[in-house]
Amino acid sequence: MSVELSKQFNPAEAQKRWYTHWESEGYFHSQKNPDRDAFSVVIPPPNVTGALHMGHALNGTLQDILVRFKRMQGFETLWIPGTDHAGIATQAMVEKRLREEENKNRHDLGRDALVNRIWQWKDHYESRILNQLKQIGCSCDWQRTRFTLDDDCARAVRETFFSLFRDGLIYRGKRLVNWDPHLQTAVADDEVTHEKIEGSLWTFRYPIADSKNHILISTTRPETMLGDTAVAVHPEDERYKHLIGSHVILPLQNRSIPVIADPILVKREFGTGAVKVTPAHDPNDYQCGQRHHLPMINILNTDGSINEQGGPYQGLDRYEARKQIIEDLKELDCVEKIEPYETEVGHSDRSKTPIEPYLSDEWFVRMSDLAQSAMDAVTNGTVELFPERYAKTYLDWLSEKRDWCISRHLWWGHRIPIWYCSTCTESDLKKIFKDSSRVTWNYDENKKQWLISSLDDLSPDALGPDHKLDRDPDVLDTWFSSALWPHSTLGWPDNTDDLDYYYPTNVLVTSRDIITLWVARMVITGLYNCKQIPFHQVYIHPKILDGQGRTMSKTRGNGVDPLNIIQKYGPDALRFSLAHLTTEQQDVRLPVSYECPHCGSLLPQQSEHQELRVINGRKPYLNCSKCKEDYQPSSPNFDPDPDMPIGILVSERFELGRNFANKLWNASRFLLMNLENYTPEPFLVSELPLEDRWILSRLTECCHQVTEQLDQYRFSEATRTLYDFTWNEFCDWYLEIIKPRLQQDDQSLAQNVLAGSLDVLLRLLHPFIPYVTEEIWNRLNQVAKQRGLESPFDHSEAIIIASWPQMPAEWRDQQAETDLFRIQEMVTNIRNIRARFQVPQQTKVSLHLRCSQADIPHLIQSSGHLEKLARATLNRDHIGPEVTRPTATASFTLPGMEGHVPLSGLIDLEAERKRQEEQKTKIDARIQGANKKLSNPNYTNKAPQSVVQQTRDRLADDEKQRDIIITLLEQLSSN
RNA sequence: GGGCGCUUAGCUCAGUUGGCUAGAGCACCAGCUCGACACGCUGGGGGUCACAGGUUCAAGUCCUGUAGCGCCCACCA
Repeated sequence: MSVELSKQFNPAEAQKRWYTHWESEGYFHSQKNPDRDAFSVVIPPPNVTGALHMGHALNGTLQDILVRFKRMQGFETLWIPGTDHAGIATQAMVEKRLREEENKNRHDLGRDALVNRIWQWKDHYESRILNQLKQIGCSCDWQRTRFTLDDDCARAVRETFFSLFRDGLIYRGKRLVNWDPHLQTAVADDEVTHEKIEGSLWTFRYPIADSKNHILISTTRPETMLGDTAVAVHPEDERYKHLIGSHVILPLQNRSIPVIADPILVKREFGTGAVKVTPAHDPNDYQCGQRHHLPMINILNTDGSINEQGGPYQGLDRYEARKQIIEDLKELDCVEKIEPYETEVGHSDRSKTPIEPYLSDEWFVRMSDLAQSAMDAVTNGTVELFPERYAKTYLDWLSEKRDWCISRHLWWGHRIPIWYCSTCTESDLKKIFKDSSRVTWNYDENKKQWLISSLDDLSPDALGPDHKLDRDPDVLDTWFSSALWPHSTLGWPDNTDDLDYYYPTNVLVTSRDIITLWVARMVITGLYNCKQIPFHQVYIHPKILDGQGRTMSKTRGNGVDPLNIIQKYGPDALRFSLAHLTTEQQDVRLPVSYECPHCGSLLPQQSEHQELRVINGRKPYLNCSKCKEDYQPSSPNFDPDPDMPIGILVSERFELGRNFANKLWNASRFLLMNLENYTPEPFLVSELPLEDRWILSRLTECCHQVTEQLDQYRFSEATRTLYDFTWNEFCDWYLEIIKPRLQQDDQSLAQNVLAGSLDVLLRLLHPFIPYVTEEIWNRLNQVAKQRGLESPFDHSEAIIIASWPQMPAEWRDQQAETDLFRIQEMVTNIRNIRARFQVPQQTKVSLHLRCSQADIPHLIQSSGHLEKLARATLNRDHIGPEVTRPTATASFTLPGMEGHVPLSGLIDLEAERKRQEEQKTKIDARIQGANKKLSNPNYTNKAPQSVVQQTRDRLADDEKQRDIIITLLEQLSSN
């Protein structure tokens, strides 16, 4: 029986067939199995802000490679999928869409309606994201799919908040936060990016009270002067010493403010050496204000406009107010000078608007002890980072132990489980909640109110008709729920079997930009809630950059949909190519082109293409420069019209993977064509012919290497090992060598070795290219269900559940490798000669081989290989120490061997002579170098013996070759 | 300002503890319809490993400095 395969591998068919098969057979599902060790991974839940891009594809691919590898190794393997509600980001996307499409803001809709909208958005993108993961081939346990805002996560969030609050680790405080006036929420420090802005440095005159003099102050933020409550100078500054303690009149506001001395805030050499102090609107001034107990005047509304403290400027936007204030100060002759000045202004990462330092009520997690515990986990090696250098990022950040601002003024997220009451007493609370362990409270002296946290929602009348109970309107930082992900997905706070069996998870695979935001916080909450780290190892993979070297992101619009790549090259090509690019040091730059759907011509993607947006409801088009037809570009910024042809994004980087999958497909096709009459039979590796012992030796080495490389997260090296073995050794040499044996009557042994080695190779490749390997596996099962190296056995129905190969170390065969290497050298040399003198493909040549007596037998044995691979006939009479060079030959030399190929009529002797001269020059240079080394006693004494010996051996080889060439040259010049 | 990383063939990148006669894919040149594969086969050209010093018998690999690029962190009016 034989199996027919198409000439080219069809990825789409295999994908459709096998993914559903794997899923319906339940291979992805995992549950506690006491007989096996667990291997568990939780996915970094992608934000539901939009579709996945290539960065996610890489993340998913690497996890799936590990998961499939471990599953094959016999672990009870669990990969939990899910998505993140991504508070600010998602709400911002929906609000933006609302504004663009309906010209409404969130207040027009109201809280419930907006949240409903976001749920719809979430449903849409969640299913799209999960589908993308499936297309990539991710073998997640879909029965356990989770969402950071689902009921189980909500319970974990509530429980965590409650105990942190009870333990005094959560508090409310007034803090200067990064206010995003556009989104009207505080954003974390980590969500602020600093951008250089060409601004100005204004120098103003502030009149000194009861004097005709003034003091000069410089600022980059003129409008904040409305909130100035002091002017600071350096205590040692002779220019201003006399003014300390006196007052100046704040222009426009006509407010008297003190001149204070502050050596921390003031740098004498900067500007005029005098600084206006605005404690409510600048982090440094805030610190200064605290030191000097200055009043803090907030001059801004939440939307960034000036409030009632701004007097006549009330209602103006902050930048409008700036202009007006400068004009008015000019009127008052208070402007000394204006200089161009470049400053760094914090921008909200989400909305891209400049943030305002803003005094606001926020909730914080006290980090000191928590951060320390997470630092210890890494310093003592309980949690390992790969590559190691990222431990520094992690530790540096945690060591600052800055309290974590966890409140967000948003509607989309986990609502803060805090209720306020200003009217009740503690005895009221005690009476009502008795000794319930599900409610806890403390008193806020500043605000004169009780802060009550509860595990269960409290109704407004929970304290009876006499007391008003208000719930905090805000929600928690997204990272608060993400931080619980490894244990909340396994059932915490319940003490579940899953938690017991799968926690801590084995490895977290993520990208470096969330080491602090996410990884560190998972360690913190894992240790706090479960008393155990969340994962043993963290693998940090590179980032995918666009053609311009910028990271792919949803807001930038430069994300490439992996489904484009899959459509063009197939999922295996996507995976193999991505893994191939995943080295330890480098980010991955990925230039892409739009492929015209009409004629296939390519348009390289530029920044301008990434910026294409829907304008007035019209979706952008591109016009093909070749066929002049229109098409819509594939873009993360909009969904294409259904009836419009789409130009998908393609990249030649994925041809590597596609070609490789196809190569494997065709090698298998060849092999399957030659398995007619296959009958399984045992054999001994040590008794196999040279080429078999050689390929099994190489395969053994390959297997050991790939296993080790995967254990070390060296994805690129693993793919290179497999690529080189499959293509350069298995296909280029082994398959070519054994072709004649497959034509003979006693083909059975060759068939068995072939089936057994393909079997191993497929299993090694499966984690990387699951579809093509599963497809071939299935066909191989049809003709050779029983197969194996040395002893055949029945193989599993599907490769996904096959066992990871283990090859005995004794199958490494150094002699076979040396012998075969010698044949490869001879073949290459003969081919080179054939190419140089353009010997026609069909023309056979003969080979005269001068070599030692000892080499004769195995060279005779290998003459068939020379015949097959180089079309060179090695006659018994033309081999041995006595062989002389016939006339009109091209020749090659190897250490201890010279080969001559008679080419009368074809050869250009002058070219041959020149060639040999070049060879000699090269070898002479090497000999000279080696002699120089060896005559240096420092070298022979200090270098390791093995290195010195290697030099000596090579020198000896080179000298032998040189002697041969010299003789050759003499002969060449004489005939 | 601090930290991390990068600079190797035309392009995109490998190169693990110093032993290298510096590799791969793509592109390039020449030749191949030889029944697995043109998403292929065979052969070939192409690099003073950013620059300048240093350590060493030996440096792409280690150290110092310079230049450029990228990312992260940071309070400079």
